[in-house]
Amino acid sequence: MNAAARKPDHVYLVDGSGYIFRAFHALPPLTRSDGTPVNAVLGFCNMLLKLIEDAEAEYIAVIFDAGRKTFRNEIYAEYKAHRPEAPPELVPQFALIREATRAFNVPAIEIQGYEADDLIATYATQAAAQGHDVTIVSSDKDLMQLVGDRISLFDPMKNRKIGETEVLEKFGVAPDKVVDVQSLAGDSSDNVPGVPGIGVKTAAELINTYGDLDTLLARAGEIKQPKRRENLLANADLARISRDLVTLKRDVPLDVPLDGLAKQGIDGATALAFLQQNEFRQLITKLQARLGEAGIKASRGGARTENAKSGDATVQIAADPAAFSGTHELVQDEERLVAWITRARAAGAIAFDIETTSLNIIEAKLVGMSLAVAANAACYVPVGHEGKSGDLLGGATERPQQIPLDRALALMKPLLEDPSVLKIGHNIKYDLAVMRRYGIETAPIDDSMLISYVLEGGAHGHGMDELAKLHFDHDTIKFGDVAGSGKSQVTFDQVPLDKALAYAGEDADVTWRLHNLLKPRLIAERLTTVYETIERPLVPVIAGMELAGVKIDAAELGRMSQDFASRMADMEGEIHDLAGAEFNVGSPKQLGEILFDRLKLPGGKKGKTGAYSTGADVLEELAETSGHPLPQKVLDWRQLAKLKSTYTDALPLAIRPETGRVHTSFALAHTSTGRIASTDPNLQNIPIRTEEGRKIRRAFVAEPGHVLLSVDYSQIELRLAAEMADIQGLKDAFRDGADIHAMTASQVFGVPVEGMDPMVRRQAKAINFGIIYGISAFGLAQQLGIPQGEAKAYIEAYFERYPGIRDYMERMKKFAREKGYVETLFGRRCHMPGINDKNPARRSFMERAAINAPLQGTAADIIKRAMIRMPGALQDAGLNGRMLLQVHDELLFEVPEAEAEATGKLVKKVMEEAPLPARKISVPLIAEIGTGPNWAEAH
DNA sequence: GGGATCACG
DNA sequence: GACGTACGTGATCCCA
Repeated sequence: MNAAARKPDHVYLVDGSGYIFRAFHALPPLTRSDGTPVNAVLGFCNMLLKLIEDAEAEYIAVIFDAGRKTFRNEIYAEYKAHRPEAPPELVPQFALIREATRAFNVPAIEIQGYEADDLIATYATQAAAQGHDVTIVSSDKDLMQLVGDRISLFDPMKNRKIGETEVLEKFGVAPDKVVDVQSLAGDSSDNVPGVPGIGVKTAAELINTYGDLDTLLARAGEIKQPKRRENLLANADLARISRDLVTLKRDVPLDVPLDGLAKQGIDGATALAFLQQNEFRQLITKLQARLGEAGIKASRGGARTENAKSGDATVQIAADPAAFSGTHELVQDEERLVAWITRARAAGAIAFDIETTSLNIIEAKLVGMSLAVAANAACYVPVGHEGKSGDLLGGATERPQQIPLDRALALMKPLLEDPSVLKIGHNIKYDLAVMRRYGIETAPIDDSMLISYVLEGGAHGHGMDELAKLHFDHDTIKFGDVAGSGKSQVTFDQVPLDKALAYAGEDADVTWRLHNLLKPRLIAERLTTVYETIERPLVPVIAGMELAGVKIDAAELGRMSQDFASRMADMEGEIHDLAGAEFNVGSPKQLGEILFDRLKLPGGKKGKTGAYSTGADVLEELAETSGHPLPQKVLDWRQLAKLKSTYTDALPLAIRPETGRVHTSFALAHTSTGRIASTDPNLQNIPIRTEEGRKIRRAFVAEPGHVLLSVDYSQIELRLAAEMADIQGLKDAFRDGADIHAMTASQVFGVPVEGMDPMVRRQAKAINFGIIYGISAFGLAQQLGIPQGEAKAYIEAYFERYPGIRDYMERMKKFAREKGYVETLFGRRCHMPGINDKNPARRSFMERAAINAPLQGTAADIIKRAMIRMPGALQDAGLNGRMLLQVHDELLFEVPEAEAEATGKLVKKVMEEAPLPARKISVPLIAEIGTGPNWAEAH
């Protein structure tokens, strides 16, 4: 992964002693019912809880002074000698604040003989040296000398950060000179003597003039003002002693190493017990809400042992939300299910997950449902588990006790459809689709997978197993662990209840935790809009498309398969004759040996594997140059082999008998740019470019009385390039509805559009595509089959004519380098791990991706916006068509014949206006309509 | 299970 | 100038 780009860890060091004094004076008096004053303790608890919850802290500790005598008293007996005794109302609060610290599971650090400031200095110095960021929670001026690049202070009373600027304001010098100023000015409250007659102002002036204390003292004789000169000369030693007093010790031998300050989860029971003891009612309510709803943010893998006190009736919190207890409830009767549903309603949100017999939403039979209402608070409701059928040796088991399916669904339906209860899933599209088949419309929803995708798309995968490992360092139970793998794998209805409970309960538990961890980040990282206006509303729409499926003429595909088979057999015969040997034409390795070893055609090795490269480009080159007929024959054979194995053979097998249609699955959180991907089967790569392949589209048909309607964006990415790179010439051309490639040719090569050589236009077209891909001379040369130098000249000419495009490319690269991601017009972030890779090949690869991603990603955002509006738009217009497929810039519908024209116009309008009202694009977006009895004719 | 190949936008 | 190249996907096949 990308260690270099990772955010540094953050260390929070709370100055406990400093805090208590200031809080005591700042807050109104407050006592608990036994008379113990607790105002400073309450302030402290508020501050600490806020810190634990809000701060992205990996390390937290509270540091205290231990006793009054320190090594400074040996240097100067009078140090802090005139401190008055602490007010009596403050005294008992010292111990309580230490207790509070421990109750929140934060280390309380103190060492005899050292002040808190010295410990803070030592930890801060070590942490900064390790590359961590440090925030010292204190406003003590004595700590300001520590401020630097990685270290800052935070004033908890004024809610204000104290960085280098603020230090400069206060002392008139940079943090590294604060000690020098303090040595001269002294400090009456600490009884640091300093030099008489010199205050902070004068001290700063002197230090700024002479650089540092030693230089100043050495050259004190040069000072013009007689009084100041004499004082300095007479009290040089006093200044040096003062320096020793104010200089914080950064090498205190620590009892607890920095690692020991790693943030732990709050133990709900312990913390609540402390708050109750001190009667902090508001805090109790707040903490209970937090724990009940979520559990405090999970610590990084922090496993702990503390248990809830069983005697405390008011505290019913899972012992440690940060650790996975794995104790979930198996719900086998209606009473218990009702109890959980009640709990769910009270919580207002549940993590929800279903177990089924298949990943295919049409085939899947419901086996069980799990839900979680808090961390470590999940249940599993089996509804479709079968007993084992046994074998020749017996071993058959009874069907386990379960709530009947229809009863469970009847109880769950009101909850799943309750608008006041949020249903959180991880890839909830699946659960939503299957539940819809059972007559339940799950809403409202949240999806932890999509939240993760919006936050960190492109940085890593977003499967639950991967995220649990990443965020909680937790190894989830894998499907194979409970259902077996390979030949012995069984469907989930065959899994014993104990294993099913552990697996399904964990799924809901992890989903809850992920949501709890990631959802707040959407707001903090300004990604809520992308999630709420694009990703989340798309879920039910895509589910509808998957459930709808598309009709395929299996008989037609079968005939094509037979045709392909016989033609391939003929070709194989010819190929073997030409080669003079029998070999597997489908084996690139054997083919390479035939072509280059046996027939001695010109060409070379390539690739790490040492095998000959026999890709289409190589064979095409060979067919032209060698004059041998074999390469072309192989190319023809390969085309048929591809079409047969991937399409004409495979697609009929994908037809679901339940519906007689093919139902793809769209992956919503898979691509680095925001596009969706189609799998099982992939219906986004159905052939079209060759006539032979195009025939396969004829097998995608409409139901009787219906037609297929295809509407696709024309040149959307190039239009977006014109818009986002602000290329006036391109924008004008699009506005005029001109032939964009001819226009580019004219602009770049200076030839008139009238009577243009088609070759020139083709080259311009390749350049236009190159723009979208992050153009390189090599790539363009390869594409056009021209020398690299010539390609380079074209690109130069293009940049010359349209400087905006070069600016855009540089801007994207810079943005990506600095932020680690690039953005679409709608605010989606496409992460680019490796953009700063030291390997130039990998780096340039990511740079081209950084140039392409905003264009491809913005186009993806736009079509998604159109798709979200489509069902409502159709319904409002009283149209009965259904959206079936999305192919990146195309939407395919199945519509009643009589509605084809009206639907086409509506869809076109929705697609063209999709950016509005969020973004107004100055280049017109054009969508083109096609209809027909099959996809080939509709497109 | 990884690499090569090729289907799409 | 290094490095190895157009951007983004998924399915199928071969072969270790």
